[in-house]
Amino acid sequence: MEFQILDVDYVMVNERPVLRIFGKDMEGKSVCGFYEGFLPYFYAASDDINESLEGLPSIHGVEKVKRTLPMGYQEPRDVWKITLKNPAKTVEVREALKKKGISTYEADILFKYRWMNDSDIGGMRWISTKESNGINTTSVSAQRLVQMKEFEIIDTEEDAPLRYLAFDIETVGKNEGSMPDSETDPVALISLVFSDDYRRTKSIILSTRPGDGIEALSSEKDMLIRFMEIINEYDADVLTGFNIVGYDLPYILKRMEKNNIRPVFGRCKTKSVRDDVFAGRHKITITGRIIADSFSMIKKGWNLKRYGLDFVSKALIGEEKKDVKKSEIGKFWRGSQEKYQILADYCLQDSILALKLLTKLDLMDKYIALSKISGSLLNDVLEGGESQRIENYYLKVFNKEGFIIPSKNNEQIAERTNGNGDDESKDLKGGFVIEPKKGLHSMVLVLDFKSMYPSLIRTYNICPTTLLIGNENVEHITTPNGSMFVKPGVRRGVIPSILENLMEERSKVKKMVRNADEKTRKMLDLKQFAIKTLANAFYGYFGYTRAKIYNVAIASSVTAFGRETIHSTVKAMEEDFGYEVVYGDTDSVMIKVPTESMEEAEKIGKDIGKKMTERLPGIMELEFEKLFKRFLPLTKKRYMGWSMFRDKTGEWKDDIVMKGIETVRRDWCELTGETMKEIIEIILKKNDTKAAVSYFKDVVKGLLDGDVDLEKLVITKTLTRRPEKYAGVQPHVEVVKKMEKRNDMDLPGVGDRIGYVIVKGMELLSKRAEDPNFVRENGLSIDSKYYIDNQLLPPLERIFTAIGISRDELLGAGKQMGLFEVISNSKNICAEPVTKGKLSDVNGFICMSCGMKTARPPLSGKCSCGGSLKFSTPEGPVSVAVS
DNA sequence: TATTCGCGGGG
DNA sequence: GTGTACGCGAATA
Repeated sequence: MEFQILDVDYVMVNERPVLRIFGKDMEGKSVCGFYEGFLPYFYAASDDINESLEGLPSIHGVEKVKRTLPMGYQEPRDVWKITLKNPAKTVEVREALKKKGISTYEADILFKYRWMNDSDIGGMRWISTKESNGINTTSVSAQRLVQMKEFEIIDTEEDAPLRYLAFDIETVGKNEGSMPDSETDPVALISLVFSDDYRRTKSIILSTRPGDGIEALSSEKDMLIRFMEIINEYDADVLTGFNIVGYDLPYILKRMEKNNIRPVFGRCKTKSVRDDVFAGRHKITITGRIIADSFSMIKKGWNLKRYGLDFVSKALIGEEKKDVKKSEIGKFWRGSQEKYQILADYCLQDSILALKLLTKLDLMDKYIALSKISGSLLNDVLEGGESQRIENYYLKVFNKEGFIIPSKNNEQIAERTNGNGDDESKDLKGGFVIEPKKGLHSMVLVLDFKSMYPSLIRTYNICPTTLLIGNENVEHITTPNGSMFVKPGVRRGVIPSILENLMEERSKVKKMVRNADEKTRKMLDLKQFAIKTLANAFYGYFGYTRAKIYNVAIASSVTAFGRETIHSTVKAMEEDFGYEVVYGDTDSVMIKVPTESMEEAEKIGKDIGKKMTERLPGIMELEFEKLFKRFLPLTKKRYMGWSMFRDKTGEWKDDIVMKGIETVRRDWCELTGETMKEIIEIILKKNDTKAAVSYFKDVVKGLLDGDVDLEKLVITKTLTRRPEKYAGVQPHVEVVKKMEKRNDMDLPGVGDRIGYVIVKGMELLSKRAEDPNFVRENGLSIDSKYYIDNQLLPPLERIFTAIGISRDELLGAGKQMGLFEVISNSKNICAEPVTKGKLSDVNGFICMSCGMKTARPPLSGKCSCGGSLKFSTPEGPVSVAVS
């Protein structure tokens, strides 16, 4: 039989560990495989061990073996391999040895991962094993049980069909206006939605209050028991919902505890579902099932203004959500039958939306691909934690090559994190950022280094196992920051060889993408993305303070080589190739090319990439990435560009690219983002400074005249506590206070989002916040000055400054000079007879070398790039004479 | 210019 | 479970 691995754990049977592999077969049946005979082990470095182990529990055997320690280039040495009977005793043995000053290795590898790594098994991979009869257990709920004596890994990219269950709860607080407390307030409603029909139904609503389409239970306790029963009977593979890890599951588990119910709804009938709270975060463990929270996946994958279910559904899958005000759930729960039905419907809707988000956006695919590539179980990949993924991955490779890795040292980590001791992490310098050349540039090529950091690691053989610690007399290279690594001839680093394999695998996959059908292409694309993600994470790992192998020498060697590489590239671009570098960051350079043709620019880009690559060391490769038809840097790390690139069919496509410039921020009103987007578009695509300024002025005029749609001026914030409980003065809180004083209908409560606008007046800003409805009904005027100064100007001034427009010009402060006056007032410039157009057609100045347009010429009479200026008219540039 | 504070999602 | 470890903008020193 064959099945795909969803989860792994172990149980002790007759004082011996039995591994349990939970999975699914191709027909969609749940499977549990049992594997016996594998024992936990770890290593210790010490002259003698037997004496130290005396009196310690669970020791099965001790063996002297040869292994290589990974920190610094060194020869294999004798270490003790200590095998235990019970994985759970490892901590006790490890700590006892540590107390005696004995270092341990790999004494913190989870038993399931120890087995998986030794057996070459990873999450979401397939296993093939012989069918077996007579499994003697009632402790596992799965459709097929199998005793795995021998097994093998099947190499396939296929996925078994998974069964999803989405759920959502409604809870009601005893005291109005505060969040329900799981200590005291019961669960009111639970909705469950199934991807596959469950007893010929798509969904179920549970409650203690009867209603249409509601399965009524006599108590909260019965309802919670029924909830478990449904999950177990339906046998869900994936549990989903919106913020279930942060809210619903912890709440349900607490209520089960209060009702004396053991929470057993995993695929193990004896292990309870656990909720461990760490650093204010919940970690839920449900044996054999996957927890996939739509909320956290969307938060990680999308940059949105807000992440509430209503907003997210609307933005990502176009589903409008009928909303019940959070603060009024109590009213609906206790209200008329009609009101109650609305609440039940609302509860159901939330489950439906959470499931739809998962399926319509294919949220699982990325994580499944990452699980397959990294070897970590799907649940662990979903939870995040890149370093865990990396450690798990390299452990396997290190072990195969005879290396063992140290156990995590919490004391050292604590020292690193709170910066005591010699905090080396401060010495870790990042990539080099080139000071951007001011102004709007045309025809800018972006060249970047293909996987720069992984390539540097490979090129210079950078690895903990090749780092020279003493002054050893072996062939080595010295990095720009003074570290030394042995040459590959002496020893090939493990990390470089891992990266070589990953990068080769990736280019193989990328080649396959080209002639694959739609479905395979999608899968392969996810695979190559997962490989890239994994490969790119290695560099950061060594500079991460909590890493088991934390080494600043390694991390800074990589960035030092990176800076050296970019420096030499810039120099080559300017001195040898003769192009102007306008910007660059870490692994990219942007250069200006003297052509208007995209084809020609592309040709130049590819050519430079090739020529530069030839003179770069090792496998370093500079490649043409894309063309910015227009490029406007604001500052380091902040720029925008109108990008041109070819799609898969070779057609030119365009796109506006923004780095470090936000148009969505939760404290900005809609008008801000909208105006920014429009102005950026005008500047980049039309290259028309005047039009951008006039667009801005129109928006300002609209504000002054009160012509802007009120909706676009609304700023929203959540009321997190009762208004009187706020210490400072905050606009949204002041609005609620006013509404309470006025006795408005639909008073907002704690947890509701408050939308407000700022109106004219003499008081403090926060006091001038008002409810938009009130503003509309009473014809109040909005404070246009506030919107101009606080909403529009801060982001837009930066953009206008970059194209040479000052704040005064934008706001039309003082007397606006006409172009004619500018010209006649300027000492350096006089106009030649205009032949092509009338002077009144002149709409600014244009630089003949960089193409930048300005409303007024700088006093020097030259563009900031040094190029000469001409009048810009609809007919084209007209000469300006400089006297 | 650096450091602490508060909040998001959920009812 | 042989564990784990938010992130960012605003307010404040």
